Amino acid sequence: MFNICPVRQTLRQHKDRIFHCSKFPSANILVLKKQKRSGFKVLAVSVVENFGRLRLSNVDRSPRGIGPGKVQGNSSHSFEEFESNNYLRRLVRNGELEEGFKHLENMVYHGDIPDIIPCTSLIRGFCRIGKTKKATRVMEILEESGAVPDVITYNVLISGYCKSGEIHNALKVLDRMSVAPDVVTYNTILRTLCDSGKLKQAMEVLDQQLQKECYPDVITYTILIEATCKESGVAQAMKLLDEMRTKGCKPDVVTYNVLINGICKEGDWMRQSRTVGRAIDILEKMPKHGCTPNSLSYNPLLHGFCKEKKMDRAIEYLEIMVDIAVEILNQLSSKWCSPVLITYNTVIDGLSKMGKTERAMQLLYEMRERGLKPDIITYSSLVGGLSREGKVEEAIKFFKDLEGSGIRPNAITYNSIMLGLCKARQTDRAIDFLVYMVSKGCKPTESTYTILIEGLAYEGFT
DNA sequence: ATGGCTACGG
Repeated sequence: MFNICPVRQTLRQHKDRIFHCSKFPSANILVLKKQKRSGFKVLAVSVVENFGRLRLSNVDRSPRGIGPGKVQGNSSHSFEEFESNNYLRRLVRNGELEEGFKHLENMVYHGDIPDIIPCTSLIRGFCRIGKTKKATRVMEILEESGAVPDVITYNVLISGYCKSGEIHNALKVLDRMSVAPDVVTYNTILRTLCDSGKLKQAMEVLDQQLQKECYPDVITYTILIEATCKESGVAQAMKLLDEMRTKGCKPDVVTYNVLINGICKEGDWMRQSRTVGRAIDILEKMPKHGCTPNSLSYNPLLHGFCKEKKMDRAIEYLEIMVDIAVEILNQLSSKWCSPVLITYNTVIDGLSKMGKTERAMQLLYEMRERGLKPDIITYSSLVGGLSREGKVEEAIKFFKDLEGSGIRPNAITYNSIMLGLCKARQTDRAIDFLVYMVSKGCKPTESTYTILIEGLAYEGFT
Protein backbone atom coordinates (compact mmCIF):
# COMPACT_ATOMS: atom_id res chain seq x y z
CA MET A 1 0.00 0.00 0.00
CA PHE A 2 2.80 2.45 0.80
CA ASN A 3 5.22 3.01 -1.97
CA ILE A 4 8.33 5.00 -1.50
CA CYS A 5 8.16 8.02 -3.66
CA PRO A 6 11.67 8.20 -5.08
CA VAL A 7 11.76 11.50 -6.84
CA ARG A 8 11.43 14.83 -5.11
CA GLN A 9 9.97 16.26 -8.28
CA THR A 10 7.07 13.89 -8.12
CA LEU A 11 6.21 15.42 -4.79
CA ARG A 12 6.51 18.92 -6.14
CA GLN A 13 4.06 18.15 -8.89
CA HIS A 14 1.51 17.04 -6.35
CA LYS A 15 2.32 19.38 -3.55
CA ASP A 16 -1.31 20.27 -3.08
CA ARG A 17 -1.99 16.68 -2.18
CA ILE A 18 0.72 16.05 0.34
CA PHE A 19 -0.19 15.45 3.92
CA HIS A 20 1.69 14.96 7.10
CA CYS A 21 0.93 12.35 9.66
CA SER A 22 1.89 12.46 13.31
CA LYS A 23 2.47 8.74 13.38
CA PHE A 24 5.18 9.04 10.76
CA PRO A 25 6.65 12.44 11.53
CA SER A 26 9.33 12.29 8.91
CA ALA A 27 7.06 11.13 6.13
CA ASN A 28 5.10 13.04 3.56
CA ILE A 29 2.04 11.29 2.35
CA LEU A 30 0.94 11.79 -1.19
CA VAL A 31 -2.77 11.46 -1.75
CA LEU A 32 -3.91 11.08 -5.30
CA LYS A 33 -7.37 9.61 -5.38
CA LYS A 34 -10.63 10.21 -3.71
CA GLN A 35 -12.17 7.34 -1.80
CA LYS A 36 -15.89 7.22 -1.39
CA ARG A 37 -16.63 7.61 2.28
CA SER A 38 -13.47 7.72 4.24
CA GLY A 39 -11.56 10.49 2.60
CA PHE A 40 -8.61 9.78 0.36
CA LYS A 41 -6.54 6.87 -0.68
CA VAL A 42 -2.90 7.07 0.16
CA LEU A 43 -0.85 6.31 -2.90
CA ALA A 44 2.66 7.06 -1.88
CA VAL A 45 4.79 7.90 1.09
CA SER A 46 7.99 9.79 0.90
CA VAL A 47 10.62 10.02 3.57
CA VAL A 48 11.82 13.38 2.43
CA GLU A 49 12.15 15.25 5.65
CA ASN A 50 13.20 18.69 4.62
CA PHE A 51 11.07 19.44 1.70
CA GLY A 52 12.63 22.72 0.71
CA ARG A 53 10.62 25.69 1.86
CA LEU A 54 7.37 23.92 1.29
CA ARG A 55 5.25 23.72 4.35
CA LEU A 56 2.69 21.02 4.39
CA SER A 57 -0.88 22.06 4.58
CA ASN A 58 -3.73 20.26 6.27
CA VAL A 59 -1.41 18.97 8.93
CA ASP A 60 -2.92 16.12 10.82
CA ARG A 61 -2.04 16.65 14.43
CA SER A 62 -4.23 13.93 15.84
CA PRO A 63 -2.25 11.51 18.02
CA ARG A 64 -4.02 8.56 16.51
CA GLY A 65 -2.45 9.18 13.18
CA ILE A 66 -3.79 7.37 10.20
CA GLY A 67 -5.51 4.14 9.57
CA PRO A 68 -4.45 1.92 6.73
CA GLY A 69 -4.80 3.75 3.52
CA LYS A 70 -6.72 6.65 4.99
CA VAL A 71 -5.85 10.06 6.22
CA GLN A 72 -7.85 10.80 9.30
CA GLY A 73 -8.33 14.33 10.37
CA ASN A 74 -9.10 15.18 6.82
CA SER A 75 -11.78 12.63 6.32
CA SER A 76 -14.25 14.81 8.17
CA HIS A 77 -13.93 17.42 5.48
CA SER A 78 -15.55 16.96 2.15
CA PHE A 79 -13.87 16.41 -1.12
CA GLU A 80 -15.60 19.56 -2.29
CA GLU A 81 -13.83 21.51 0.42
CA PHE A 82 -10.53 19.99 -0.63
CA GLU A 83 -11.08 20.95 -4.25
CA SER A 84 -12.38 24.36 -3.26
CA ASN A 85 -9.13 25.03 -1.40
CA ASN A 86 -7.17 23.85 -4.39
CA TYR A 87 -9.03 26.32 -6.55
CA LEU A 88 -8.34 29.08 -4.03
CA ARG A 89 -4.65 28.20 -4.07
CA ARG A 90 -4.55 28.35 -7.84
CA LEU A 91 -6.25 31.75 -7.97
CA VAL A 92 -3.94 33.23 -5.37
CA ARG A 93 -0.88 31.78 -7.04
CA ASN A 94 -1.91 33.39 -10.32
CA GLY A 95 -2.31 36.70 -8.59
CA GLU A 96 -6.06 36.81 -9.16
CA LEU A 97 -6.73 38.48 -5.85
CA GLU A 98 -10.25 39.72 -6.46
CA GLU A 99 -11.34 36.37 -7.85
CA GLY A 100 -9.69 34.68 -4.89
CA PHE A 101 -11.53 36.96 -2.50
CA LYS A 102 -14.88 36.20 -4.12
CA HIS A 103 -14.16 32.51 -4.06
CA LEU A 104 -13.20 32.72 -0.39
CA GLU A 105 -16.46 34.44 0.47
CA ASN A 106 -18.33 31.84 -1.52
CA MET A 107 -16.68 28.84 0.07
CA VAL A 108 -17.20 30.19 3.57
CA TYR A 109 -20.84 30.77 2.68
CA HIS A 110 -21.09 27.05 1.84
CA GLY A 111 -19.59 26.15 5.19
CA ASP A 112 -16.23 25.04 3.84
CA ILE A 113 -13.19 25.81 5.96
CA PRO A 114 -10.55 27.68 3.98
CA ASP A 115 -6.91 26.71 4.17
CA ILE A 116 -5.01 29.44 5.98
CA ILE A 117 -1.99 29.33 3.68
CA PRO A 118 -3.59 30.65 0.48
CA CYS A 119 -5.51 33.09 2.69
CA THR A 120 -2.20 34.34 4.08
CA SER A 121 -0.98 34.86 0.52
CA LEU A 122 -4.19 36.68 -0.26
CA ILE A 123 -3.65 39.01 2.69
CA ARG A 124 -0.09 39.63 1.57
CA GLY A 125 -1.25 40.31 -1.98
CA PHE A 126 -3.82 42.89 -0.91
CA CYS A 127 -1.28 44.56 1.39
CA ARG A 128 1.22 44.82 -1.44
CA ILE A 129 -1.13 46.82 -3.59
CA GLY A 130 -2.07 49.03 -0.68
CA LYS A 131 -5.45 47.46 0.03
CA THR A 132 -4.88 46.89 3.72
CA LYS A 133 -8.57 47.22 4.46
CA LYS A 134 -9.40 44.36 2.13
CA ALA A 135 -6.60 42.32 3.71
CA THR A 136 -8.22 42.87 7.09
CA ARG A 137 -11.52 41.73 5.64
CA VAL A 138 -9.86 38.46 4.55
CA MET A 139 -8.66 38.01 8.12
CA GLU A 140 -12.16 38.63 9.47
CA ILE A 141 -13.70 36.11 7.06
CA LEU A 142 -11.04 33.64 8.07
CA GLU A 143 -11.67 34.14 11.78
CA GLU A 144 -15.43 33.76 11.33
CA SER A 145 -15.12 30.66 9.14
CA GLY A 146 -13.88 28.40 11.87
CA ALA A 147 -10.37 28.23 10.42
CA VAL A 148 -7.61 29.06 12.86
CA PRO A 149 -5.20 31.67 11.49
CA ASP A 150 -1.70 31.04 12.76
CA VAL A 151 0.91 33.53 13.90
CA ILE A 152 2.26 33.88 10.34
CA THR A 153 -1.11 34.97 9.01
CA TYR A 154 -1.22 37.70 11.64
CA ASN A 155 2.40 38.64 11.00
CA VAL A 156 1.69 39.15 7.31
CA LEU A 157 -1.17 41.50 8.09
CA ILE A 158 0.88 43.37 10.68
CA SER A 159 3.76 43.67 8.23
CA GLY A 160 1.34 45.00 5.60
CA TYR A 161 0.10 47.70 7.96
CA CYS A 162 3.68 48.57 8.89
CA LYS A 163 4.75 48.95 5.28
CA SER A 164 1.86 51.23 4.47
CA GLY A 165 2.69 53.41 7.45
CA GLU A 166 -0.35 52.40 9.50
CA ILE A 167 1.55 51.60 12.68
CA HIS A 168 -1.55 52.29 14.72
CA ASN A 169 -3.47 49.50 12.95
CA ALA A 170 -0.50 47.15 13.24
CA LEU A 171 -0.53 47.66 17.00
CA LYS A 172 -4.28 47.09 17.05
CA VAL A 173 -3.84 43.70 15.34
CA LEU A 174 -1.08 42.86 17.83
CA ASP A 175 -3.50 43.59 20.66
CA ARG A 176 -6.34 41.55 19.27
CA MET A 177 -4.73 38.55 17.63
CA SER A 178 -6.10 35.20 18.72
CA VAL A 179 -2.72 33.45 18.91
CA ALA A 180 0.37 34.47 20.82
CA PRO A 181 2.67 36.85 18.95
CA ASP A 182 6.16 35.52 18.36
CA VAL A 183 9.56 37.16 17.98
CA VAL A 184 8.89 37.87 14.29
CA THR A 185 5.74 39.79 15.19
CA TYR A 186 7.68 42.01 17.54
CA ASN A 187 10.63 42.42 15.19
CA THR A 188 8.32 43.67 12.45
CA ILE A 189 6.78 46.25 14.73
CA LEU A 190 10.07 47.27 16.35
CA ARG A 191 11.64 47.77 12.90
CA THR A 192 8.83 50.10 11.84
CA LEU A 193 8.84 52.09 15.06
CA CYS A 194 12.62 52.50 14.83
CA ASP A 195 12.41 53.59 11.21
CA SER A 196 9.99 56.35 12.05
CA GLY A 197 12.25 57.59 14.81
CA LYS A 198 10.12 56.26 17.64
CA LEU A 199 12.88 54.47 19.48
CA LYS A 200 11.27 55.28 22.80
CA GLN A 201 7.99 53.65 21.85
CA ALA A 202 9.96 50.72 20.43
CA MET A 203 11.54 50.20 23.83
CA GLU A 204 8.09 50.17 25.41
CA VAL A 205 6.95 47.47 22.98
CA LEU A 206 10.12 45.58 23.84
CA ASP A 207 9.12 45.72 27.52
CA GLN A 208 5.70 44.35 26.66
CA GLN A 209 7.42 41.60 24.67
CA LEU A 210 9.64 40.65 27.59
CA GLN A 211 6.65 40.52 29.95
CA LYS A 212 5.10 37.96 27.64
CA GLU A 213 8.30 35.98 27.86
CA CYS A 214 8.90 36.29 24.15
CA TYR A 215 12.63 36.72 23.99
CA PRO A 216 14.52 39.01 21.61
CA ASP A 217 16.78 37.32 19.12
CA VAL A 218 19.73 38.47 17.04
CA ILE A 219 17.43 40.29 14.61
CA THR A 220 15.68 42.17 17.43
CA TYR A 221 19.01 43.37 18.78
CA THR A 222 20.28 44.25 15.31
CA ILE A 223 17.22 46.41 14.71
CA LEU A 224 17.69 48.16 18.05
CA ILE A 225 21.43 48.60 17.53
CA GLU A 226 20.89 50.22 14.15
CA ALA A 227 18.33 52.62 15.57
CA THR A 228 20.52 53.42 18.56
CA CYS A 229 23.45 54.22 16.26
CA LYS A 230 21.34 56.81 14.49
CA GLU A 231 19.62 58.22 17.53
CA SER A 232 22.23 58.16 20.29
CA GLY A 233 25.47 57.24 18.59
CA VAL A 234 27.65 54.20 18.26
CA ALA A 235 28.91 54.31 21.84
CA GLN A 236 25.37 53.75 23.12
CA ALA A 237 24.83 51.03 20.53
CA MET A 238 27.94 49.24 21.74
CA LYS A 239 26.28 48.90 25.14
CA LEU A 240 23.45 47.03 23.47
CA LEU A 241 26.02 44.80 21.80
CA ASP A 242 27.42 43.97 25.23
CA GLU A 243 23.95 43.37 26.58
CA MET A 244 23.04 40.93 23.86
CA ARG A 245 26.27 39.03 24.41
CA THR A 246 25.67 38.73 28.15
CA LYS A 247 22.17 37.47 27.43
CA GLY A 248 23.63 34.72 25.32
CA CYS A 249 22.53 36.13 22.00
CA LYS A 250 25.34 35.95 19.46
CA PRO A 251 25.77 38.90 17.10
CA ASP A 252 25.91 37.85 13.48
CA VAL A 253 27.43 39.39 10.37
CA VAL A 254 24.45 41.74 9.94
CA THR A 255 24.87 43.06 13.47
CA TYR A 256 28.51 43.90 12.79
CA ASN A 257 27.70 45.42 9.41
CA VAL A 258 25.16 47.70 11.05
CA LEU A 259 27.80 48.85 13.55
CA ILE A 260 30.40 49.43 10.83
CA ASN A 261 27.85 51.44 8.91
CA GLY A 262 27.00 53.40 12.05
CA ILE A 263 30.63 54.29 12.69
CA CYS A 264 31.18 55.35 9.08
CA LYS A 265 28.18 57.64 9.13
CA GLU A 266 28.80 59.09 12.57
CA GLY A 267 28.95 62.85 12.47
CA ASP A 268 32.28 64.51 11.79
CA TRP A 269 34.04 61.21 11.47
CA MET A 270 35.81 62.53 8.41
CA ARG A 271 37.93 64.77 10.52
CA GLN A 272 38.67 62.11 13.08
CA SER A 273 40.53 59.37 11.34
CA ARG A 274 40.40 57.46 14.60
CA THR A 275 36.79 56.58 13.98
CA VAL A 276 37.65 55.04 10.64
CA GLY A 277 40.13 53.02 12.61
CA ARG A 278 37.30 51.84 14.84
CA ALA A 279 35.31 50.67 11.85
CA ILE A 280 38.27 48.74 10.48
CA ASP A 281 38.82 47.37 13.97
CA ILE A 282 35.37 45.82 14.09
CA LEU A 283 35.82 44.48 10.61
CA GLU A 284 39.04 42.76 11.59
CA LYS A 285 37.63 41.38 14.82
CA MET A 286 34.63 39.77 13.17
CA PRO A 287 36.37 36.46 12.38
CA LYS A 288 37.30 36.09 16.06
CA HIS A 289 33.61 36.12 16.87
CA GLY A 290 32.92 33.47 14.31
CA CYS A 291 31.63 35.84 11.65
CA THR A 292 32.96 36.12 8.14
CA PRO A 293 32.69 39.63 6.76
CA ASN A 294 30.72 39.84 3.53
CA SER A 295 30.73 42.56 0.94
CA LEU A 296 28.16 44.53 2.89
CA SER A 297 30.72 44.82 5.64
CA TYR A 298 33.05 46.68 3.33
CA ASN A 299 30.62 48.93 1.51
CA PRO A 300 30.11 51.46 4.31
CA LEU A 301 33.89 51.78 4.67
CA LEU A 302 34.28 52.23 0.95
CA HIS A 303 31.59 54.86 1.01
CA GLY A 304 33.45 56.53 3.85
CA PHE A 305 36.74 56.54 2.00
CA CYS A 306 35.03 57.90 -1.09
CA LYS A 307 33.50 60.74 0.87
CA GLU A 308 36.81 61.45 2.53
CA LYS A 309 38.37 61.49 -0.92
CA LYS A 310 40.83 58.76 -0.01
CA MET A 311 40.33 57.04 -3.28
CA ASP A 312 43.55 55.03 -3.19
CA ARG A 313 42.39 53.30 -0.04
CA ALA A 314 38.91 52.84 -1.50
CA ILE A 315 40.30 51.11 -4.56
CA GLU A 316 42.58 49.02 -2.35
CA TYR A 317 39.52 47.82 -0.45
CA LEU A 318 37.62 47.31 -3.68
CA GLU A 319 40.22 44.77 -4.65
CA ILE A 320 40.00 42.89 -1.35
CA MET A 321 36.27 42.91 -1.69
CA VAL A 322 35.85 41.44 -5.08
CA ASP A 323 37.14 38.07 -3.89
CA ILE A 324 34.75 38.03 -0.97
CA ALA A 325 31.90 39.39 -2.99
CA VAL A 326 32.20 36.85 -5.75
CA GLU A 327 32.15 34.15 -3.11
CA ILE A 328 28.86 35.28 -1.66
CA LEU A 329 27.38 36.28 -4.98
CA ASN A 330 25.58 33.00 -5.30
CA GLN A 331 24.21 33.36 -1.82
CA LEU A 332 22.66 36.69 -2.71
CA SER A 333 21.87 36.00 -6.33
CA SER A 334 18.18 35.88 -5.58
CA LYS A 335 18.25 39.60 -4.96
CA TRP A 336 17.80 41.99 -7.83
CA CYS A 337 21.21 43.52 -7.45
CA SER A 338 24.54 41.94 -6.62
CA PRO A 339 26.76 43.29 -3.86
CA VAL A 340 29.68 43.66 -6.25
CA LEU A 341 27.65 45.95 -8.44
CA ILE A 342 26.90 48.24 -5.51
CA THR A 343 30.56 48.17 -4.57
CA TYR A 344 31.60 49.35 -8.00
CA ASN A 345 28.84 51.95 -7.94
CA THR A 346 30.17 53.35 -4.67
CA VAL A 347 33.70 53.72 -5.99
CA ILE A 348 32.65 55.00 -9.40
CA ASP A 349 30.51 57.61 -7.73
CA GLY A 350 33.38 58.60 -5.44
CA LEU A 351 35.74 59.04 -8.39
CA SER A 352 33.11 60.95 -10.35
CA LYS A 353 32.65 63.38 -7.49
CA MET A 354 36.39 64.04 -7.39
CA GLY A 355 36.47 64.91 -11.03
CA LYS A 356 38.27 61.69 -11.87
CA THR A 357 35.74 60.59 -14.43
CA GLU A 358 38.42 59.03 -16.59
CA ARG A 359 39.39 56.62 -13.82
CA ALA A 360 35.69 56.04 -13.18
CA MET A 361 35.20 55.15 -16.85
CA GLN A 362 38.07 52.69 -16.58
CA LEU A 363 36.26 50.98 -13.72
CA LEU A 364 33.13 50.86 -15.84
CA TYR A 365 35.01 48.91 -18.49
CA GLU A 366 36.64 46.76 -15.83
CA MET A 367 33.34 45.74 -14.31
CA ARG A 368 31.95 44.87 -17.72
CA GLU A 369 34.98 42.68 -18.36
CA ARG A 370 34.24 40.87 -15.13
CA GLY A 371 30.80 40.10 -16.45
CA LEU A 372 28.97 42.62 -14.27
CA LYS A 373 26.15 44.57 -15.81
CA PRO A 374 26.24 48.24 -14.80
CA ASP A 375 22.84 49.60 -13.80
CA ILE A 376 21.20 53.01 -13.94
CA ILE A 377 22.96 54.08 -10.74
CA THR A 378 26.37 53.37 -12.27
CA TYR A 379 25.50 55.44 -15.33
CA SER A 380 23.89 58.24 -13.34
CA SER A 381 27.05 58.66 -11.29
CA LEU A 382 29.11 58.98 -14.46
CA VAL A 383 26.67 61.38 -16.10
CA GLY A 384 26.72 63.42 -12.89
CA GLY A 385 30.52 63.41 -12.82
CA LEU A 386 30.83 64.61 -16.39
CA SER A 387 28.22 67.33 -15.82
CA ARG A 388 29.92 68.62 -12.70
CA GLU A 389 33.26 68.76 -14.46
CA GLY A 390 31.73 71.03 -17.02
CA LYS A 391 31.86 68.37 -19.71
CA VAL A 392 28.15 68.71 -20.48
CA GLU A 393 28.48 67.84 -24.15
CA GLU A 394 30.33 64.67 -23.20
CA ALA A 395 27.65 63.92 -20.60
CA ILE A 396 24.91 64.33 -23.21
CA LYS A 397 26.76 62.11 -25.65
CA PHE A 398 27.15 59.45 -22.96
CA PHE A 399 23.47 59.85 -22.17
CA LYS A 400 22.47 59.36 -25.81
CA ASP A 401 24.66 56.25 -26.02
CA LEU A 402 22.83 54.86 -23.01
CA GLU A 403 19.44 55.45 -24.55
CA GLY A 404 20.70 53.89 -27.76
CA SER A 405 21.72 50.72 -25.98
CA GLY A 406 18.31 50.35 -24.40
CA ILE A 407 19.07 51.72 -20.90
CA ARG A 408 16.14 53.69 -19.57
CA PRO A 409 17.33 56.83 -17.78
CA ASN A 410 15.41 57.86 -14.68
CA ALA A 411 14.75 61.25 -13.10
CA ILE A 412 18.15 61.34 -11.40
CA THR A 413 19.92 60.81 -14.71
CA TYR A 414 17.92 63.59 -16.36
CA ASN A 415 18.48 65.88 -13.38
CA SER A 416 22.25 65.45 -13.65
CA ILE A 417 22.24 66.59 -17.25
CA MET A 418 20.03 69.57 -16.44
CA LEU A 419 22.33 70.55 -13.59
CA GLY A 420 25.28 70.47 -16.00
CA LEU A 421 23.43 72.64 -18.52
CA CYS A 422 22.36 75.12 -15.84
CA LYS A 423 25.93 75.42 -14.57
CA ALA A 424 27.04 76.13 -18.12
CA ARG A 425 24.48 78.95 -18.22
CA GLN A 426 22.37 77.07 -20.75
CA THR A 427 19.15 76.98 -18.79
CA ASP A 428 17.11 77.25 -21.99
CA ARG A 429 18.58 73.94 -23.14
CA ALA A 430 17.95 72.52 -19.69
CA ILE A 431 14.28 73.45 -20.04
CA ASP A 432 14.19 71.79 -23.46
CA PHE A 433 15.59 68.76 -21.70
CA LEU A 434 12.74 68.87 -19.19
CA VAL A 435 10.30 68.77 -22.10
CA TYR A 436 12.19 65.83 -23.55
CA MET A 437 12.17 64.08 -20.17
CA VAL A 438 8.41 64.44 -19.87
CA SER A 439 7.88 63.29 -23.46
CA LYS A 440 9.76 60.11 -22.54
CA GLY A 441 7.32 59.49 -19.73
CA CYS A 442 9.73 60.34 -16.92
CA LYS A 443 8.13 62.36 -14.15
CA PRO A 444 10.14 65.37 -12.92
CA THR A 445 10.95 65.51 -9.23
CA GLU A 446 11.32 68.31 -6.71
CA SER A 447 15.05 68.38 -7.51
CA THR A 448 14.28 68.89 -11.20
CA TYR A 449 12.50 72.14 -10.46
CA THR A 450 15.04 73.26 -7.88
CA ILE A 451 17.81 72.81 -10.44
CA LEU A 452 15.93 74.76 -13.10
CA ILE A 453 14.87 77.55 -10.76
CA GLU A 454 18.43 77.96 -9.53
CA GLY A 455 19.59 77.93 -13.14
CA LEU A 456 17.22 80.71 -14.06
CA ALA A 457 18.21 82.77 -11.03
CA TYR A 458 21.89 82.21 -11.79
CA GLU A 459 21.41 83.65 -15.27
CA GLY A 460 19.69 86.70 -13.81
CA PHE A 461 16.06 85.80 -14.54
CA THR A 462 15.06 85.94 -10.92
C1' DA B 1 5.78 30.77 -3.23
C1' DT B 2 2.13 31.88 4.58
C1' DG B 3 6.58 35.91 8.09
C1' DG B 4 11.21 39.52 10.59
C1' DC B 5 17.60 42.60 10.11
C1' DT B 6 22.50 45.66 6.93
C1' DA B 7 25.03 48.55 1.64
C1' DC B 8 25.07 52.60 -3.96
C1' DG B 9 23.20 57.79 -7.54
C1' DG B 10 19.99 63.87 -7.81
